[in-house]
Amino acid sequence: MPELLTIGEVAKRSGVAASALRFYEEKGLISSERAGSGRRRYPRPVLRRIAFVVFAQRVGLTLEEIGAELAKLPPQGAPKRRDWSRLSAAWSIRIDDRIAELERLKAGLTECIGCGCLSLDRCRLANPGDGAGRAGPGPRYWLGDKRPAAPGRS
Amino acid sequence: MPELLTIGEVAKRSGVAASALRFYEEKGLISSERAGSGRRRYPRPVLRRIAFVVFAQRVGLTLEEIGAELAKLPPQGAPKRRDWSRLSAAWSIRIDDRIAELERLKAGLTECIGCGCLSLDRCRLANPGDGAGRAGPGPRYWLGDKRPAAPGRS
DNA sequence: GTACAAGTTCAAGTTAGCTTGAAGTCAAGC
DNA sequence: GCTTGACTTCAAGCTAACTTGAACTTGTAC
Repeated sequence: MPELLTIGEVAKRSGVAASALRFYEEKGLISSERAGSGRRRYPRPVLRRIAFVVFAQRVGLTLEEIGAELAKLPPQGAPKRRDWSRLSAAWSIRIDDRIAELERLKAGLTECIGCGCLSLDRCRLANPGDGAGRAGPGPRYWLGDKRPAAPGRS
Repeated sequence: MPELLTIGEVAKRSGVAASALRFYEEKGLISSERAGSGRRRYPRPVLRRIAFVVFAQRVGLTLEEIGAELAKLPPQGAPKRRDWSRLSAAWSIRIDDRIAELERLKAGLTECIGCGCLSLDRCRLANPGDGAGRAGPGPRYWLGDKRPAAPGRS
């Protein structure tokens, strides 16, 4: 008995606004069946998909990246435990990278700014891997990785 | 001899685009003197300010927050080492918080998604401090902190 | 049968952090 | 004196991730 949920119920249970759910659907992150009236009906497993989306956003993935990850799930039925596990492997690396960067920045706080070497061309810490001079917009020094551009905020 | 730099020189040395520098100036993050011709001339200490801005962005502060921090610096002359040190104290906490969140998310990956409890209403890890039900836009569960909205990405 | 909440689509608006383009100025080199 | 490149301002555009509003339909309650 697949007990279907309305968009309002899903919004309430997930804490994600209905407008955002429609937006996610438009982006292909989630999907819904339709009642005869044209209204969305969500099978319960959508809640876990949404959970994944929110988690992944916090980790710093863009919706596009998240969509790519979710696309790897079996399209039919509720994904199994190991399906989710497979997805999460990629994150782990990403999280570790980000943590490493934050540690580095923290070190930069005390070592670099503290010691006075935070002058853009001399600091080893501020210039990891000599990344300067790359093409494209945005600050090019200190930025070890490309910046997805949105809300994996801090 | 305060050796003044043009905007092009500053852009080159900092890796920050000239357009971004003007933008930062408009936002009050940096300032410039003007040559008789109306062109910007930057005293060297601006480079350190810019460095601070870029670092802070990576940490996840918004430009507005960064501006607030920078406003605490003595307006006149080059800030001293201890001026910078004072500023950095606040970051440390922020960085630690963010690292803690990432660790938590990482744990959620294996424990939560792995074990199958990532169902939005049951997971202890996914619902820290019972933050759900708050007002405002955006996903309300799992999000331990408010999201500045922009590019402290990942 | 009538009100009201909840749902629908589509277009446009919002915020952050910039970039791009247009139109004009200025300084240096030839 | 003329071109070139670096600079100026100002307005508009861009992307991500949504939200908001308008106009309309449906389902439920009384």
